[in-house]
Amino acid sequence: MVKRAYGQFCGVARALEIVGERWALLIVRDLLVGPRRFTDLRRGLPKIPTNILAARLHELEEAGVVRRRALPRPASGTVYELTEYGGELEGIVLGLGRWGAQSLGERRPEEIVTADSMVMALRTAFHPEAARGIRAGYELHLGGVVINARLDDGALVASAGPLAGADLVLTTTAPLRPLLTGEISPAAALERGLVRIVGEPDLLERFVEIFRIGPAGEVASRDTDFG
Amino acid sequence: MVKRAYGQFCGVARALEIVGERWALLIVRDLLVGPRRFTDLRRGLPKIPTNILAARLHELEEAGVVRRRALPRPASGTVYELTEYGGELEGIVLGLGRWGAQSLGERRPEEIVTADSMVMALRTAFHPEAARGIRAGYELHLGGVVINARLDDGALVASAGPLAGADLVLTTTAPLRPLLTGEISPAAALERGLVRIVGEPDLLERFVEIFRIGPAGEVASRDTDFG
DNA sequence: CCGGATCCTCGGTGATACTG
DNA sequence: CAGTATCACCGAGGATCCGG
Repeated sequence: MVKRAYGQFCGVARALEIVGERWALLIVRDLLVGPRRFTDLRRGLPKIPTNILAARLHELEEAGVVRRRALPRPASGTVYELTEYGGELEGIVLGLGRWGAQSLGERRPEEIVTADSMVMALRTAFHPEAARGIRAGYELHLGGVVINARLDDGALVASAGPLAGADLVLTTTAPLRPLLTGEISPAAALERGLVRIVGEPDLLERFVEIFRIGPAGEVASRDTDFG
Repeated sequence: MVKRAYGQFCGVARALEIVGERWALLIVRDLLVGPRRFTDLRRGLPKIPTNILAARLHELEEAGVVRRRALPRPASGTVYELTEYGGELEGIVLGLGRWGAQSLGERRPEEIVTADSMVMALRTAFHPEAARGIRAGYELHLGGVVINARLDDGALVASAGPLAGADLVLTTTAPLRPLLTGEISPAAALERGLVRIVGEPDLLERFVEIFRIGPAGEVASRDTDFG
């Protein structure tokens, strides 16, 4: 019946039959950021063969993880989006990202950085309690990709692309990790030119509090991207 | 360098390169219950080819997820166990189990139930706050496999096999889910013969409180095994 | 340009047999 | 018990082509 079944009556086995195929969870990762067209997914996953992408989307659709939606006029076309069931994978994908980031090491030349993966990395580093009472818009230029984060009293809305009217525009010229772990203070990072900002330096201080990683206590250090 | 890399500098991608290969997370699932020998893993995963099992164990060992250990005398041999890094996958595996259990449906004839998968299913259903101040040992016969759970003031230690001196021995003759969701009261389940117990009926009441699933609120219903 | 389908190759998987 | 060896097969990888 189900091809390539594990033959076990077990939630883990069933989950892997649904989203355990190659590329499937990376497609879900990008769709967690927002609905995407076939070509958007292709751009975010340059190494996926198009026949595999099409096959995965069909399988995920059949499993109730993904839904096709015809785009309204005028920008006709099709988008893929997560169903509610698919959206419940967010915690798992974030957990995998945190776990895998510990093995990231240095960025290899052939490895690319995509906007959607950076948005998810930002979400893994988010500390809602540190964002209480804060309302600010950030535009981040990380490793050549542009994403944005809007904070509104403990809530984070992050997505790909620039942000008109951002309160702070932050551009990195080096790995961001030392700044987020606290190894380097915001002032020192600015002085050494590791990051450039347009806007209030105060907002950079807030940023590292809200997206702090480590420091080797509550969560193991080196556990988020931004390498 | 790394074969079959996704080519993305992203924690999720790296995680999937390590534990995303077929069978890998099911091996981790079983090792989360405790150290296992090659043959133990084979028994728990009857459909895995032995060369694949050997290959996965090597890959996981090289990635720092699994460690080989020579068994001390007299019971000589080798066991595989999770490293600390591998153990950090517990939350992800439990999350996958919860998520996938929603798609379990009815048990198909060709699907087996294993002790290790039931132990993990029990852990996903565990509510520590409901176990505060309770000290009890359970032996559970679920779908033909025997596992045990020891509760000690909010802590759960569950493993495969029987439990000498258990306070309650519970044997199911039908899916356990209705009992754990609250659809059926413990008294009714006993009366209808869905479960048989040896020990104080009170301990059955406690059991369903501590391992309650649903009721369609805090966690979506039908989200755990015991089908 | 979007959204795939098609064709071909290659290597990982699956199944089984065999060995230290 | 703990794997290795062999081989058929099919899904992944890669390129191209095609209809809207």
